[in-house]
Amino acid sequence: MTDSVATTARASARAEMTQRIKQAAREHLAVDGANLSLRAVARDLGVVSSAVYRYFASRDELLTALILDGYASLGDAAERAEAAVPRRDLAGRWIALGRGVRDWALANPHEYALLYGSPVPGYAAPQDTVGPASRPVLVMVEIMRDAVAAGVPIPAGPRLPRAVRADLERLQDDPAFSGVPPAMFARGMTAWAQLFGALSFELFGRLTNAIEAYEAYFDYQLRAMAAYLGL
Amino acid sequence: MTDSVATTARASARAEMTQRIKQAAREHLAVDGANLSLRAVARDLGVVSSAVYRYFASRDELLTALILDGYASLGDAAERAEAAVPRRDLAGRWIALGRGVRDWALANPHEYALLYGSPVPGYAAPQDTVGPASRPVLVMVEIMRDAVAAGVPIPAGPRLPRAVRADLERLQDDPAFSGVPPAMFARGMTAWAQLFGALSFELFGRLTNAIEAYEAYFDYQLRAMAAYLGL
DNA sequence: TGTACATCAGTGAACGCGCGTTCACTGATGTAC
DNA sequence: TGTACATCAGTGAACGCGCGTTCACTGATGTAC
Repeated sequence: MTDSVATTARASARAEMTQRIKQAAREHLAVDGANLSLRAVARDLGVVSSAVYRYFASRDELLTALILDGYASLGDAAERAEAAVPRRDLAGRWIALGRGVRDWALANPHEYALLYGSPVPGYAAPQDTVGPASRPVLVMVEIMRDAVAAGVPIPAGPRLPRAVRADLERLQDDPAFSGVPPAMFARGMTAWAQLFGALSFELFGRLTNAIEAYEAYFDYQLRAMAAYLGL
Repeated sequence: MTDSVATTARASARAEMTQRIKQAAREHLAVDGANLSLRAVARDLGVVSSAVYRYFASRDELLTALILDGYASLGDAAERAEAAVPRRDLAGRWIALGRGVRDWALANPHEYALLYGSPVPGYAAPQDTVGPASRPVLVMVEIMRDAVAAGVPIPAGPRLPRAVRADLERLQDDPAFSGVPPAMFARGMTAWAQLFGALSFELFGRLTNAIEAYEAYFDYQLRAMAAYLGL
């Protein structure tokens, strides 16, 4: 028992320091962008730069940890926001999801840029970021699945090109994405791209001099997307 | 005469070297992203790093020049693509515009990232990038203006929030944006954000493992946007 | 419970590198008379 | 047309800085018996 408590002492000190490093690094994203400096992070923690290597084998590994945390944090926020709406209210769920994503992005603009901005030159995201990255999407897939199950009709629109249909049918093999017919899935992906397009425009300053009522404008767009999805 | 020819000799050498520097810098965007190195550019040109200062007062000024060139180049491409379609074919013009933007982005992915990716940390775009940045948008505004003039009805959709309507009405004071009622303008801006959202997803690798038929998928989205705009 | 040993966090110095920018200079090109 | 002067492009050295990563080390914490 003393053993396990003692072990936990060192282990938890380690866990805490790991968190402190990531937190300091997150704060540096604001200054350096993805061009993150290990030495600056160490300096902020009052620790010699080589000490960080006890926790992360390299700068890229630290970046990867930030990205993974980012997706997890956004995934949580998205799920929480969407879960607060009655299951039956499909449009409301979509709008809550969109707002949840936006709120998170406004609260964590530099992490948003890290996840959804231009790729970091010289950094290749390892394969294990793929799963976490899809968590927010899965919230939307769930809404579409429920819509289809409830018999909500898919609005008419341009014919889905054969090659795209094939891609989307292949996607159905993954249980996470199954249960949504290609015609609906195509609309969902479009709405998703639109959501992040709108958000990037807002956060990256492309609306300055045009729109001041950001939130109202974003909401308006979310409602348009809900209509587009037939919710 | 000899004078003017002679002056032109030095001046044109200068102009040419300025172009060579920008070209080398553009090629470096691929490697360094916006984190551009003056010394690396100089090295590529076989010139000592301080020589570059004869042409650009600082690294930021060079970056600004690249950004201005980028908008001009994209503006040209967008205008050229759209101009090739008969004026009467509004949907066709929109689709041509979208394809033109995409073709340019695929041909110049790193410039695209510089213009539409995450903002460069520590770099503030000077005021004179604002005009050039809006050139591509103006092509879309022109299409909307023609649609309104031709009496094309604006599709029904969610009510435009009062504050957003006020923003868009204020925008009408600028002659470049006038002649398009707020309800239409709002849809245009949404389509625009969607266009760049779709493009960023494609270029920044968010569609890998999902869509392979990029071009067909993009075209499909363009058609959906044309319908959304009522074209 | 007490002691000998192993693990681990953090240190400090060092390696080798690249960066933006300044400055006095040389030699070629252009200008004025 | 020819000459004296001014302009300008590019050089090379230097300043002062920051970076990622390695390595042998010390001292504290944990483990096994």
